[in-house]
Amino acid sequence: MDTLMLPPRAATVGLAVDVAAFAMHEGELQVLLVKRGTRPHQQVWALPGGFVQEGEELHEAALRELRDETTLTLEPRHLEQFYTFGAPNRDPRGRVVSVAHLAVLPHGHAHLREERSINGARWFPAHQPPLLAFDHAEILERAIKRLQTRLEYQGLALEFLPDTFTLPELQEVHEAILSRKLDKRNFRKRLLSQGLLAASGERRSGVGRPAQLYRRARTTRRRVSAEP
Amino acid sequence: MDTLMLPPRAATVGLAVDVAAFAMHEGELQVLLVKRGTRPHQQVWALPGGFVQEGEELHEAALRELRDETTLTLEPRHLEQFYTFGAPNRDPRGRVVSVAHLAVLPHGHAHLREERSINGARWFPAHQPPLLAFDHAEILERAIKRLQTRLEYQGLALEFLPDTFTLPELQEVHEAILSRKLDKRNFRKRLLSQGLLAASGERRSGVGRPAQLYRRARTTRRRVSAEP
DNA sequence: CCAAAAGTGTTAGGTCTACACCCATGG
DNA sequence: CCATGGGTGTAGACCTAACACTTTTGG
Repeated sequence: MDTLMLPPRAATVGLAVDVAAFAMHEGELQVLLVKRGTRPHQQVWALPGGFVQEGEELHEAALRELRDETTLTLEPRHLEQFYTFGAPNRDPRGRVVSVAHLAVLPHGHAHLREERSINGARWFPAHQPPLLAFDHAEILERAIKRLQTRLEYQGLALEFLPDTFTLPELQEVHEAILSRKLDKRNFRKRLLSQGLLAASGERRSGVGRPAQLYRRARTTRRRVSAEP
Repeated sequence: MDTLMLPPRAATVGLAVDVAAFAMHEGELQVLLVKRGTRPHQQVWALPGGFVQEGEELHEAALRELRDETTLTLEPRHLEQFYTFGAPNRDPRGRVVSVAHLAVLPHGHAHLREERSINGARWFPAHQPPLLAFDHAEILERAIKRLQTRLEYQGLALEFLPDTFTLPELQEVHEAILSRKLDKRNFRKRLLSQGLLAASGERRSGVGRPAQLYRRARTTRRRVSAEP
């Protein structure tokens, strides 16, 4: 495969993927970051990512980087490419083009094998990230925008929650992603009328009145996704 | 810039852009294709595209390929990246990743310096393309889907038309892109209430009753775009 | 005066928003 | 019994879809 002959003026580029991986924690949208161990931007926080390997699909590379760099114990529930960043000087080492991906991890953040793992992977509030390496602040910003527009379609919000969950929990996910409060009654009406949820009969014990538990409905997808 | 040191297993890739450039012609959505002059897929129709050059932005590369391969005389009115195709075997020459772009060209197709120009650029019905090289059929399909979802936002449909146009013409653009008929009265109500159009007083002569001419309203963008 | 295309309103149904009180449980 | 959080309905505004006839021009 290194027989690829490029035309004379074509750029020699590195092909990378970066992953903005989101999860909910304590009512807040969080994003997974790693502390860079090598130059450039050594010791600066960055989105997990790296170079695509030979024969590897882009989404496979995204999955691999997510697993390797973060010692995640769970597979992402959703993974999609959302934009490609290719400004000539975005990486001081040379031309590196990054296909940015958006991932959703379910159920809080008990996913790192150890808190503040050895490779320095940690969750941060997605809306107030620390200083980020390269153009990762811009990538994160666009990932959040995409997440917001994707919320409506399909049941993407469900991917943030465990198999069973309560409506207040689901509403919390929406609110954290959109950064605004929603009306409880309208939210319930809308969600229940979509037919994506099935009551699972049981109730969860807590501080106040127990909430009805729901799970994904079997096959009844009422709304159709807009784009792959 | 060729000092870029890649890690051991990183793939050597060619970075390309491909452009699905659309225009209206005789009430039909058309796409610009070029006949490939070199192997692989020699003599097969393909989207205009090619390798990104050193120091070149992705969208600049898309513009350059569009101009060079098609001898276009007009600048596109809209150009956006919409998806990156990177399957390992999509190009038999080796690993080539293509950042696909969507372009809109205004006003019919009097744009090629000559019909069936020397480099074999020609317009085809976008919904019934000929056999296409590489994975360009898939790229085109997704470009059309994106075009459809983008129609609502902003005044993308306006970009297909000259400076002044009639409402029936604008409706024809919408219908051609969506592949379905729209209700005339509802269409007018909706478009006029958006405040994107300004009547330009004049009238165009034709077969039946002359139509009111419109142009883009100055600053009054009511709806906001979803994504850059 | 005829053919061709432009233009014009109303109604019904559905969707969205705002808004305040009662209920079930644990301590 | 009280604190905590879960659960419920309605009215007005707005948007959407369906639907048929009249107007203006050129030939």
